[in-house]
Amino acid sequence: MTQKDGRDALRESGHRMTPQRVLVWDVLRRAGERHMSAEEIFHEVQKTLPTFNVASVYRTLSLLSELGLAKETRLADGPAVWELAHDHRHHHLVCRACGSITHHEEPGLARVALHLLEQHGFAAEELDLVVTGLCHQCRVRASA
Amino acid sequence: MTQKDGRDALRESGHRMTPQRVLVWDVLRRAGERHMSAEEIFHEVQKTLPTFNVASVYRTLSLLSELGLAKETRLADGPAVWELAHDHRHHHLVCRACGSITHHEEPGLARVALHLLEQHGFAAEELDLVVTGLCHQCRVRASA
DNA sequence: GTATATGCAAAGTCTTTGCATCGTT
DNA sequence: AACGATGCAAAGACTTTGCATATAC
Repeated sequence: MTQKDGRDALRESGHRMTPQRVLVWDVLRRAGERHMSAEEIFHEVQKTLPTFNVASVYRTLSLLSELGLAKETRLADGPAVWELAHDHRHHHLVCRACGSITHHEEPGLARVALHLLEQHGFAAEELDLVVTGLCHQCRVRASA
Repeated sequence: MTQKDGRDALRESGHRMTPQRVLVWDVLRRAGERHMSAEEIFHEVQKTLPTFNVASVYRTLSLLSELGLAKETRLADGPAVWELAHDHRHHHLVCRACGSITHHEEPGLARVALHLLEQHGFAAEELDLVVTGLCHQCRVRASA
């Protein structure tokens, strides 16, 4: 997903290309795999655009979400975190020691979806798996 | 998990047995598979104990959670929902049409946990899978 | 020029906390 | 009697909304 794609999607859906929207998009793109809360995005964009407002972060994120360009994830407590939409299914590994959030692809989830449809008539549209535990680094650190 | 178990766990952990705690426990027990928000629990208990307060719901739920007797789940937007702890792993199927929340046992998740540990060194302690989609009834209704 | 987006501030939702009082042990 | 739990109200964290102004088209 490139920056151009984001602009195109905005234009094609009849929405205006404001500096605010472009900046939020850029921040998320630079974040890569990192997940950002609305407030983190706000602070980052504000460096460039001092009058920028939190309300605009939320409005922009909702819009990107509706367009399928960004995705919100609620991990345990605290604010929701955001990332640009990926093509591939992935789930989140949250380390309870260092707080790191990593992605992990899991082809097995597709099988779960199929099973739910065939055996239980439930048409899964979204599967969110959040795994909490100890990441490799923290396990090594703990046993040292 | 019986009501007696709940009382025992409270006593053994050195906590007091108040009517409030017993009532919250009873409400959750009667709820069975149904998931209740703090406010729903509050209203239910208040029928019996008019001076009952929301703060006590949250305090009681935190306590039950610490004792491993109840479990909180955050499903999309809105308040967290609670249920008594189960022995078996299960995930949640949320129907976006009727809002129903059902449980589903999934032995496959244990395999995912093993895979994460062996291949990625991540020691999974909790796996929360939330599946959003259309339940059987709503699919039938939609296609009718 | 016009409709949409922004900034600001206020309100809304859900949850937690401080403190005096009450009740279990 | 002592300490923990409750009720109440106030505050806290996160997010949404109303409205006047600004701006992309």
